[in-house]
Amino acid sequence: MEVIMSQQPEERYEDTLLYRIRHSAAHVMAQAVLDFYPGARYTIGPPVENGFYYDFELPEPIKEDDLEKIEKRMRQIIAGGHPFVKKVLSADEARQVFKEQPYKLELIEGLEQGGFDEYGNPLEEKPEISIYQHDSFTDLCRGPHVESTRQINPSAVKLMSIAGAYWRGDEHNPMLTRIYGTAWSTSKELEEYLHMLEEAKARDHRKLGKELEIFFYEDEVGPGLPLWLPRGAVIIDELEALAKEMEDKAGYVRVRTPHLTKEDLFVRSGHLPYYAESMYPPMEIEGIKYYVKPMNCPMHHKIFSSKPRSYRDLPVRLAEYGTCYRYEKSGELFGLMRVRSMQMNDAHIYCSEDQFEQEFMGVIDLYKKYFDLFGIGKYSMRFSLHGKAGLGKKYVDNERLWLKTEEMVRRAMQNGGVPFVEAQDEAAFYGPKIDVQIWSAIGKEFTLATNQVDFAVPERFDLVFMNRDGVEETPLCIHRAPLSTHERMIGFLIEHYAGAFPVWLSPEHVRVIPITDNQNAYGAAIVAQLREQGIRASVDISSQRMNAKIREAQLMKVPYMLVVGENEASAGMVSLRVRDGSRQDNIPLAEFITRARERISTRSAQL
RNA sequence: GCCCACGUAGCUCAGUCGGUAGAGCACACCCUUGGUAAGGGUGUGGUCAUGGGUUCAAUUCCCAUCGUGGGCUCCA
Repeated sequence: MEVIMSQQPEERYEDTLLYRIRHSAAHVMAQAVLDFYPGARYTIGPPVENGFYYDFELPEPIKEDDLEKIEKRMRQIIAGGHPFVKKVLSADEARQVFKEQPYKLELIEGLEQGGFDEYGNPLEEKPEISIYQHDSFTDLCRGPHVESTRQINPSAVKLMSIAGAYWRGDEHNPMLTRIYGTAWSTSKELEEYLHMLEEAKARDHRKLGKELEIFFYEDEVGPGLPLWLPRGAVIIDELEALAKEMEDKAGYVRVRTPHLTKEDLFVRSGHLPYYAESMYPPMEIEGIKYYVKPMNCPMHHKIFSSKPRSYRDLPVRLAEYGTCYRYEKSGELFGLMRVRSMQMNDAHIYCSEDQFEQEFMGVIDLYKKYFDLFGIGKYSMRFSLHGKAGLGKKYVDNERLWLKTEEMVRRAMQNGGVPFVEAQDEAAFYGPKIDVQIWSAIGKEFTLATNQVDFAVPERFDLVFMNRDGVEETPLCIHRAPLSTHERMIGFLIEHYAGAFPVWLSPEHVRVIPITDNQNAYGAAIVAQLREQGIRASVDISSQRMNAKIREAQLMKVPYMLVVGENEASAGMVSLRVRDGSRQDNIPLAEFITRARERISTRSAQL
């Protein structure tokens, strides 16, 4: 299992030639843009993964079609072989250079005070102020750059897209125009990159989800509210069966809770004070406000407190595949990965402090089992901590407990030997968490699974258990969702498997393909036998030729095709064609059933 | 929510520099009954996202709304 962690790579990206090429290409692009839009104000233009961008405030809107001419101008500039010249300046000198560039003046201010670097990141030390100049373009910049524009390969640079971006990433600031570009050492690398993007599109869950009839969206239903088709519902059922099986073994019990709750509950839980932005507005019935739940925890807390608990009862592990609704801004929605209605693989573990480590790591173990099963190798465990500035706003205001629980988590993870990266200001409002970060086919990062500590809410709910000494004690609560939500998990799995699910997860295990209509009845009989054995099967009795039927089954990525013609029917056999193209002709149905049942029951990755 | 782009048949897409639209697949019917990724023919199907405006005339131009996409912000 490959774990992406706080690795010490041989060479930091910042130190590579490619980084300098991209950084320099950003400057060249800025020059080209300024040539076309002399009134433009320019801000920052750093290298990023696979390329670079530059943010501008433009006097007029720019169109995708304009990228071509900018690219052309860039090539001219590159061909000029202009050296990149660095100059260190005083703040006042810098202000003189950029006197007509308000964004640059703001950056100089930050540099002078030592608070921020040119990208707005906080800095420890007061940096030197430098500019880089090439041809007619001068930028406030700490570098590094290539020596000459000639070191940028003009046939390995491409402008990709235009996007909006807030100045300094703050939505209260003006919206700038961002131009993304990509740059490589050779045109071959560029081509490979573009090819990779094409391939990523092919496994995009939004495309495959439609083609494989897993889910869809309907305008009249609403954005972010997916409709699961029968094939998608099968996957959901399989995941739930898996979760139940694993959770049963791990000592969870299942509960069920309503989708709606009175306002008071969410006031008590802290959702309304801290999480209201993500909640749907209330509805009023008989003078009482009700909210659709964004999380299941408050109800689970009520179940915990529904009777007196002894330390002997702990840990109590309440599990529910609860359906939650969150208001996500329209522009944030993304296929199945970011939705407004979601079903969470939720559970709350109530435990004493001395049980915490074991319980917390028990959840991490569960992750690992799932990830092994799915063959998920590329992920990162992110330890999400609170941010001091958010205390009392997005985080429960109790710094002492934040620090204490964060230390508990850190220690548990270290003792368990699980690698992780720490992330400031990413916690839940009620406590720190371990998030499992994954990447969608097109490279967006998402939190898949999550394991969260809650030190705040049990107290708000007066949750207690009687300890050994006969004294009431507040339990800790662990919120966890190893299988994420059905939406995000299945979105991820579609991409992970490129739609070719392992047999157990395949919406259709077997497609029976009669060669002629004469075998339709035989095919139907086989389907009946397969279903009897718990195998999901259907028979294709369309008027198409066998070749077309096979093609269709292949396109739907059905793992097993059973071709039955005259020979099979008369001998009571089947001919197996596996999704990978391999074949076993004229085998007894029972032999196939044994194979299929073995693959399904063991949730095998093998076909 | 913000910036930009897009929205034509169930799906994937052409097209109209303003004169009410076309292909392939899918679907229906007919012919074909065919051994491992598309047999042939005929036909059905669109108020060109929705609502306004300009115009003799709007699917095409303009505005608004809804939705989708690329980003930003935000997140399971």
